[in-house]
Amino acid sequence: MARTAGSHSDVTGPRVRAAALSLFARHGYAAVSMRQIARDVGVQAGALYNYTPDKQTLLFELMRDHMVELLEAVDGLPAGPPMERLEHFVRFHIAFHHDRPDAVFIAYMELRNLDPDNFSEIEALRSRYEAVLESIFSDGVTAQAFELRDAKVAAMAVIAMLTGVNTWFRAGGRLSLSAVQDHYWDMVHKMVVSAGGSIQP
Amino acid sequence: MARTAGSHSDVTGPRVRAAALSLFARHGYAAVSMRQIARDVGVQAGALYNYTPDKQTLLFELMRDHMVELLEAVDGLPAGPPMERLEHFVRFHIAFHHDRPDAVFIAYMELRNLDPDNFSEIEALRSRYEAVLESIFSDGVTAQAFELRDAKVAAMAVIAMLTGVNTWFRAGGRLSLSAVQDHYWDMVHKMVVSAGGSIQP
DNA sequence: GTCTATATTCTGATAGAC
DNA sequence: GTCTATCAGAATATAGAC
Repeated sequence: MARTAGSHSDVTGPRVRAAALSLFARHGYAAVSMRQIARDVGVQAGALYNYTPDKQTLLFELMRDHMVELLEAVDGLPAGPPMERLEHFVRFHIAFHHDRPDAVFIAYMELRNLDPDNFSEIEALRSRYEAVLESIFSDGVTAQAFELRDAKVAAMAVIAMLTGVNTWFRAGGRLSLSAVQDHYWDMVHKMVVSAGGSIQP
Repeated sequence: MARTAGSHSDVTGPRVRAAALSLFARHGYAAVSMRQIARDVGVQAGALYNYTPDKQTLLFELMRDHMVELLEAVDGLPAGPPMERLEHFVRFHIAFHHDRPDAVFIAYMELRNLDPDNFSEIEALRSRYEAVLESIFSDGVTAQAFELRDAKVAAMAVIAMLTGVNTWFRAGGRLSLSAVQDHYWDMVHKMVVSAGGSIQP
């Protein structure tokens, strides 16, 4: 209670970020004005500058926070043999991205609107995420659990494939999310084993 | 010879489209001004309106032309048994998209900047392309050449995976384009056959 | 912390001379 | 077909009152 007339820094800040996230995802960073964000939040445009030095920083922090959260989550996945880690990764990636469609969209679509320094920082975070999957693949090849021509290419292929779920899947449609996870895991699983079955000759 | 001072409709028009394609891909439709396009072409902003009624139509026609060209090309792929058609599709998709990175980028990223009617038309073209791959999968399942849980899901997964090549592959790097085509075909091939090998029991 | 007011610049699009 | 000039409005960001 005690909602005074002029002191909302703790609540307005998150509302600014939420409005920016939604608007950037729907219309694109360049197409969204600070006035639109302010209107969504319910303040005047000038007030936004209490929460961000400028529009560019607002975009950058949304992307960085998303990538950091993604990395923390993937680092929390359980250890185990490569095949189990791969299955966890596949199911995790689909679920995590499904829960944050706006942030995912922005993280992939607005890279070109980042200033060079900001771009480098986001790209470094993305590379760290890709490296997680790549090392699952490398470990699996080393352990002779996987048969793969190129761990790097496979990592890029699988991440693109999994992220693509967000472009077509809608809850309440023909398939449940867990059915989609099952289908994708089936495809990825087959992709990493020999077409002839188990690996030992 | 005979380059008169004020008559370039046949050459300026394509230059306008080429400049718009490049600028939209690099900075995004909303972030690019008609004046920037004009500067690239070497004319004044007003002159652009001899070639397009407005900026929106310019974007729409770039996307439509790309999708039509894609559909014509995929329709020209040779017939044959499902496994051969699938291999042709995989190699074709990678090569075709590699040759047109700007158009591909725009076709995937600027959908949200299309007016509703234009959006519907582009979406219909995209669905027709996805249906080509989906029917290869359906035919393969019917012919018992493929083992797949869901032809629709597999089509979306494979298209996303293949299109993703454009985000990381650069000619002159570690891999040649044809090596990439080989790797992706290997992965897709394994994805559609039983993990236990050939399908007959 | 939010407001109003404003500076400065840029936007898409049009009119009319040549 | 291209130009210059311009309209009408919107943009980011800042200054200063409250």
